[in-house]
Amino acid sequence: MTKRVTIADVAKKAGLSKGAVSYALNGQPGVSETTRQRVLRLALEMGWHPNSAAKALSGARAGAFGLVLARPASTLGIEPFFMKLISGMESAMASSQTALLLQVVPDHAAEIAVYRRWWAERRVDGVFLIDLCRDDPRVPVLEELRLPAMVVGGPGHHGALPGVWIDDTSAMVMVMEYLAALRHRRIARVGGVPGMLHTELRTEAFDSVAGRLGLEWSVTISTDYSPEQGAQVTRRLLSSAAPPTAIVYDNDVMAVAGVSVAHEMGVRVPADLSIMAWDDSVLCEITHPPLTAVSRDSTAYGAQVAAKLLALLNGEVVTEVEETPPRLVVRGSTARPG
Amino acid sequence: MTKRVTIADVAKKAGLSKGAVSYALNGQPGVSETTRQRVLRLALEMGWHPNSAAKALSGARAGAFGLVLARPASTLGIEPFFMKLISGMESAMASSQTALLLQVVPDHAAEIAVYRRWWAERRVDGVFLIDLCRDDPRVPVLEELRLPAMVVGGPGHHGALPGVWIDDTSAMVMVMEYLAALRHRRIARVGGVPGMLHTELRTEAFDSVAGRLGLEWSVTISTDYSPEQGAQVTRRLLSSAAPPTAIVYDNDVMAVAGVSVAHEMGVRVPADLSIMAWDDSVLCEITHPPLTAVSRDSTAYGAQVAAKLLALLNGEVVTEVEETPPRLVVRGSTARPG
DNA sequence: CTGAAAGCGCTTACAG
DNA sequence: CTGAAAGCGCTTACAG
Repeated sequence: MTKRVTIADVAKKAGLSKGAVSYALNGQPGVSETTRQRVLRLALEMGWHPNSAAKALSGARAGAFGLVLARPASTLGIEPFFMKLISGMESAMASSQTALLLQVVPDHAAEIAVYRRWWAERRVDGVFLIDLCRDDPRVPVLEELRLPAMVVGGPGHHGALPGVWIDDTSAMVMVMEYLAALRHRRIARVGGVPGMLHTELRTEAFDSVAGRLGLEWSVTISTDYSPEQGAQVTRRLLSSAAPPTAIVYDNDVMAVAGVSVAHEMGVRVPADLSIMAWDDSVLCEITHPPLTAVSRDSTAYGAQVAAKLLALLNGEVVTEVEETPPRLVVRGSTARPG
Repeated sequence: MTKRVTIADVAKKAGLSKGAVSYALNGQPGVSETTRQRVLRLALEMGWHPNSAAKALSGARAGAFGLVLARPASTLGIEPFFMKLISGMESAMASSQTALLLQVVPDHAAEIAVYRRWWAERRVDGVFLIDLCRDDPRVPVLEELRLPAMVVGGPGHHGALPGVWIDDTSAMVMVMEYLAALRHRRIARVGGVPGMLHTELRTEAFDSVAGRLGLEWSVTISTDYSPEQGAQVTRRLLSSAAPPTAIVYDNDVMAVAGVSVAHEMGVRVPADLSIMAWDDSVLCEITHPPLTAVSRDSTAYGAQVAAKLLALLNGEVVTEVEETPPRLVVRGSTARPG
């Protein structure tokens, strides 16, 4: 195989020292503009690429961010949110040659272990923290390790770590006011994992708006986000003596499962039951009827989070950033109750 | 922050040279068993972790495998297959402290560029090649680079690269014989992206079995795997003068879309139309009726592929490996035509 | 079985 | 503006 081209090779060919070449390549002061151009051209010609290990070892960055997903693989794969978030992150990381390390783990304890190892091995320059919980045990660990981190979530509850959040509270207000305007008076919510901050924020908003609007009846039932539980809860709700006329689901796959259950039970959507999904995706478009959904731009969210982590590493002060608020996409699954 | 513990610190405390400590830590000969135990205990106590950059720079491995996904993020996120595959890969990589680098790109050209860069930077020790195509342009590049790679696919068409494959041909035979036994004589197939090897193998098997069984009519229509196209093709098929009595879909999301279209058009499943999904997932279980599917263990598949790549790096000879064949999971979406 | 030393390919003060 | 040198934290021949 052709030998790898190192900085020494470039320096030799250029008639310069390795140091000078390094300065030229990294846009550092210390070389004249003409020299820099010459070196850059030469490096390109010779097919030089920085050895990431050497770069990392000599004090520069590892050139990688880490993302740990602590959910069962079966659930992860099915939620379009994650891949969109990831591809958004990568689009923002590309310009700075930063790679993404991905790890799927069963729980928070394993996740924390991964952070410790990654940081001890200097595998990553920073990490993204996802699915923020109240009293999240991961936050103090990251703070103590001083591992640069950006929290995907909030507001608040992430200690001194910076975070990017989407306003779930006002999105829920929007959802409820929309359903109330359609004259729904009995609304159920099939919620996500209790303890997760966005779940709790939505629950609080749901309850408080339900009270303010003077609904006849409202309830939140928690799930693990899986379509199985979504289906099961829907079945229970629709079997009750006085079923809801509208159900709000905390993700898209549970909403799709809800539609199936309605079909199965002979409940017409939206004539007998309005269904709303949280997080829009093609899944919402392929069901019959297509689902009204709370839509957020997950790719842009990912890009924003990654950009902020890069900014943090560049010494900028980043605390808490609010993403653009979600929109309501009205499709065929919601209507005035019959 | 507390200073990082290096091998020199451990050596000093142990009263040994750095070399001796390195031998002890890596299970190399050159130290007595008692010394090795003492060093290991000390390293653990002191919280020593190998610096991945230093390790990689001194000739050892980068400690990472790369996976590039060249599909639109919108499609990726929705197919449970990928996350299962990824989590399977990681489970096999965990024991050897190997991380997974993930990159999402728009096309093969970008994917090839990523391989070149990763290898030039020595970011990875090897890569997984996914979605193998006929005359795949990525194969000769990886061969030329001598970048260790395991192909997720086959049989054949991956040059000198080793691959792990699942027998799609006999799975298709199984599917067709099952449908024929139910007395289906008009079978359509909503296929994946043409050019992808598994798509083509399935198409060939579909055509040849259709001929052998003497079906009245059969057809394959290609798609991009998206639910939109799955829905669109289904609509067209069901609108024809003599519609099929059974449709086989090349993935799960298109099959789910197909069920929605059937509902929408008043076509009863399975009374009027049998539907089969390829790749089983919770998606298949949540529709009404639940979908009969070709099921393969994607997590085990990923684990197998990763284990083989590790074996390859350890100098073992790996050529072509066949995974356990897929099973047919019969649920409510298939029946004898009315 | 153990120690001293060179080297991996970069970056970065430090002199000139 | 440029050169020579040390150092990052490991691994691995090479002597003893």
